[in-house]
Amino acid sequence: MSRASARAAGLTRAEPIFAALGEETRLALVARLCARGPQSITRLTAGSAVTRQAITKHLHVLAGAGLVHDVRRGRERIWEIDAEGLDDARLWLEKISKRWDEALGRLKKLVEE
Amino acid sequence: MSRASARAAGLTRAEPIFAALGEETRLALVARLCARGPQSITRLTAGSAVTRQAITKHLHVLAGAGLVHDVRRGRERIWEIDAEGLDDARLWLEKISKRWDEALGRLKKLVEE
DNA sequence: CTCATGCGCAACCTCCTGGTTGCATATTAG
DNA sequence: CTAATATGCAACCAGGAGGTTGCGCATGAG
Repeated sequence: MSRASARAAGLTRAEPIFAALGEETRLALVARLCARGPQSITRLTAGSAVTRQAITKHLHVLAGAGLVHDVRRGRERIWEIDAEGLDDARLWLEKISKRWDEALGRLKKLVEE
Repeated sequence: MSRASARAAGLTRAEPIFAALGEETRLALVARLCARGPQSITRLTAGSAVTRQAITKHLHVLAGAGLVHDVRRGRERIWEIDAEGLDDARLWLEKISKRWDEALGRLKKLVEE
C-alpha cells in the first residue's frame, strides 16, 4: 500500500489497468507472476493454451498499463510484476466504494426523515 | 468489505469485473453511480459524449458483471451500483498483491543467503 | 564453429466491441 | 385523447483485439 503511486488519486490511471486485467490470459499472467515470481516468456508460455507470440503481446499490454516490466538477461527476457499498478487499482476501488457508502448513508437518512 | 461475496476467493469472478471496468465510459458510469446515487438512463446519458443507446449497452455489460442492477419505475429505468462487485475486485487485488509480497520476501531472502 | 534456444517482427485473419440510426412501444403530463 | 418523454429492439458498421504462422536474428551450450 505504501508503494502505490500518488497519482492514483484520480481515475486517470485506473481504466488502462482494469482493461489490462480484464482478459483471462492476462489476468492469469499477472496471477502467475505474483505467485511464482519473475519468469521468461517461454516459461510463461508453458502451460498456457496460446502461442508464445500471444503471450508476448499480452505482456506488452500489461507493460503499457504499468503492471509489469522486463529485463533482458542473456538470450531471454525476464518479466516481473509491478505491484504499484495493482495498488493503484485497489485504491481506486476503495475510493469509489467509500463514495458509494456515503451516498447510501445520505439516501437512507433521506428516507427516514 | 463485509458485503463482498464469498466466491471472491478464486479469480473466477474477477476477470469479467475488470473487463467491465476497463472501458472509459463504463468506468465513468460506475464512478457516477457511486457518487450521485441511482439514476435513470436519460440522466446518465446527459453529459456523456455518446448516445443513450450506447449507455444502455454499457449498463447491460456492467449488469452482466454484477456491478449494477436496475429497477423499472414508471416509464423510466433506474440503475444502481452493486458494491459487492467492486469489493470482489478489490479482494482479488489484495490477495494477489499479498502473494507477490510474499514471493518478493522469499526472493530477497534467497539473495541474502 | 555449429546448433539449439529464446525472441522479435510483420503480415494476416476473424470476431467482438463500441457506436450509430431508425423505428416501435409504454407511460405520464395536460 | 394527444403529445411528449423514456426506453426497447434490431440492423448495420468500422476498427481494434486476440491469435496464428513464417522467418530472421542474437546468444549460450558443447
